[in-house]
Amino acid sequence: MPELPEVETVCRGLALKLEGRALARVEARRRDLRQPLPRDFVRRLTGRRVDRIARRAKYILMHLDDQTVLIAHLGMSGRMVVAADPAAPFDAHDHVVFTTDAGVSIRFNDARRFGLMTLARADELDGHPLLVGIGPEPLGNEFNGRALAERLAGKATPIKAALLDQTVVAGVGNIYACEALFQAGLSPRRLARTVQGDRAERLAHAVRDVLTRAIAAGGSSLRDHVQPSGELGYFQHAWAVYGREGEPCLGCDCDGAIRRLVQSNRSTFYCAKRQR
DNA sequence: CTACCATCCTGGTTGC
DNA sequence: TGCAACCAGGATGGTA
Repeated sequence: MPELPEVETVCRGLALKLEGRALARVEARRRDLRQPLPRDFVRRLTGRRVDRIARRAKYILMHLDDQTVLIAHLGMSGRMVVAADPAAPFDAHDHVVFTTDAGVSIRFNDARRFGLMTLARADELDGHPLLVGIGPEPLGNEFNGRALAERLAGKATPIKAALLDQTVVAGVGNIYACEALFQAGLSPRRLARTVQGDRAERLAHAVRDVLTRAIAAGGSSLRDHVQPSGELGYFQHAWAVYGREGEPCLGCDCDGAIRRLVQSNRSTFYCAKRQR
């Protein structure tokens, strides 16, 4: 699934299809996602106009004309697929379908059902349980080395795990945590509390840079990840370490090989020579 | 607090 | 070719 760049890319694709359009038809084909769909999900959405698509961390926020907000998370395997032909047969994992007054169909497809959709009122968003406590947006003005250092201060956990903690910084997942640490030259095992000063500056810059580049590339795309436009992202071709165990370290002449280790039950890829 | 583990669920890949 | 083990982008809750 989708980390921040992929969710951002999906949001941009959704905005093109949905903003200003009414949801003429809403279908809930399967309600038992990570959390059950609200009982009145279909009724509250049908006929509403989509004002704006926004993103917070890895959440998609669909603002509707009656101040309702659809909060969606893609989990690990969730996709928003534009159905070229709304009458085409459904896939087994097409769980929710939105069809606009322009006749465009968006299918939320999620094989693993780790994704979720729920509804909130716009004035409740700030304190919403799913969003409260999430850290700064890494592409926002408030995120920099000093802000990152503050949130890492005193943490005895490895920096890799800290980057995956959504209260430290929003939207970073396993792939971009690996890539940012490589770019910053920091060992994934380094204790988070030691990432201060210049190291924090380097890491904050690397996080911002790698996410920005991934968005520019249209988001990374794993095997089954398709953007709303139907195109595949291609940032995976630019991964320096992720998924490259045993391959040579690129971008420097350290002649080392990329190694894999397991932290918090997740794979970490890194260059032991370059990252300290 | 922190580290560590399991859990939700399905499908693709790898190895015997 | 068959089948089992292992792995996967996330988030959360429990335990020590």
